[in-house]
Amino acid sequence: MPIALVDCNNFYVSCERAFNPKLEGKPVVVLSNNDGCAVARSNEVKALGIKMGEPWFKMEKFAKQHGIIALSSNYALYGDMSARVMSILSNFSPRQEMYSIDECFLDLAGFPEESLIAYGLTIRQTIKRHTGLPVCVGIASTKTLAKLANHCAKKGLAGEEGVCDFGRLSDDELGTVFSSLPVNEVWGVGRRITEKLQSMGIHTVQALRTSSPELIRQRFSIVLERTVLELNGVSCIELDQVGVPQQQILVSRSFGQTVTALDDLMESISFFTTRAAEKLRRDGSVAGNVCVYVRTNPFKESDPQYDRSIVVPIIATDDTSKLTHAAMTGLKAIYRIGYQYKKSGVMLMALEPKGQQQGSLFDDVAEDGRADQRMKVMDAINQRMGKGSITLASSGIKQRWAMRRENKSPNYTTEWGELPVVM
DNA sequence: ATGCTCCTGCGAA
DNA sequence: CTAACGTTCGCAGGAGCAT
Repeated sequence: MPIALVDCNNFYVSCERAFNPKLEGKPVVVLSNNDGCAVARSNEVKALGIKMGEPWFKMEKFAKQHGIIALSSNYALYGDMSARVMSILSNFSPRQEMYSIDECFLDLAGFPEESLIAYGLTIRQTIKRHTGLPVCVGIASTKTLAKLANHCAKKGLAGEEGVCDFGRLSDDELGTVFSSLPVNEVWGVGRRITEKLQSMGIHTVQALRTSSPELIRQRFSIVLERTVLELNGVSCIELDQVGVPQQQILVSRSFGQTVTALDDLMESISFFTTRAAEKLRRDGSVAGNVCVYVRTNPFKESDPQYDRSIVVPIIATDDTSKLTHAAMTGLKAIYRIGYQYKKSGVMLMALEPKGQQQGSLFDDVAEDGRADQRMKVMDAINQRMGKGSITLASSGIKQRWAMRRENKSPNYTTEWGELPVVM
């Protein structure tokens, strides 16, 4: 039962290029929030040796010497482009899992196996024509193998023109490919597990694939055991269908500059709670816990460090006011004077579908109905007029904690006002 | 012993 | 001029608690 993994190449950079062709062929990086570190690199930048996650301040000098163009991230643009890609892909399979902003699994069960490569090429061309974005397609019998096939398609290791189907390779050919791949290329094998595997003499994908699942389970976990099975074509990781509501919702951000006052933290927490509550209502869920956390800058070791979180249980709700009130209670409990705070966040937990909670003797049903109406109006206005048009007063207007984004591209696809004027 | 909730570690993009 | 290092999600497994 073949599965395809479609992955956009250098997604954020490609989105920027789709609207600004002058960036084509040039070295381009996209930076994380606060222009902190590299989160997307064009091939030219990768060739210059810039690593994923490298902090901007460390590479700035080098970057300027080599004419690297650095852009702040523009999530409104990437999110919109992602939605277009996913929508197009939905035409290519009855079952689709949107795995991340730039990746999508497609269930190709029942499709003629000998023509899957051609099908992959069609997917590539269609996405390119309709969005301008380059994608690669990996095809194999399990999700883990499809990820690996996609990697091969990107590197041109097997297959051609951005499509690789492991189902078309012989056992010998597969063995050769797997022996050439370092074990850390496997989905689920990160830094820590790579180190431990290497100390056991397992350096390549082939070595992991041929090791004993029982031993791996003993020394590591059931997760890595499943990975070994998946590498052998035994499907253990199901396709997650769309529309499954999230189990937790997190909104957090580092600040553009540090803050010390409770007031500033309250503003940020209020703002984050509002964003989180919007997501919650979009999912049709309610939250039974609000977790708040604040922390100083761990990289500034000379400063006194503080890092705390607290969970505030509430009667499950999706009402921004109630969630914010709970968040404020939590914040006041963990706030300590005298620290340079760099980041805060709000997590909504114990989520469940709305209308399925235990009732309580003291529920005010009429008030709940009025609150629902208020929230609907708030969401509608914010959707129509742009995020943050209406917020609770506690979100504040000083926003000393706001992000730095010094070189953001226009919101080409979501804000009329930001379209460049052509004379 | 068993089952729960909470918290931490890990990995992914 | 200087200092400057992301965000969001899920899973597993251990700790701690109650039964």
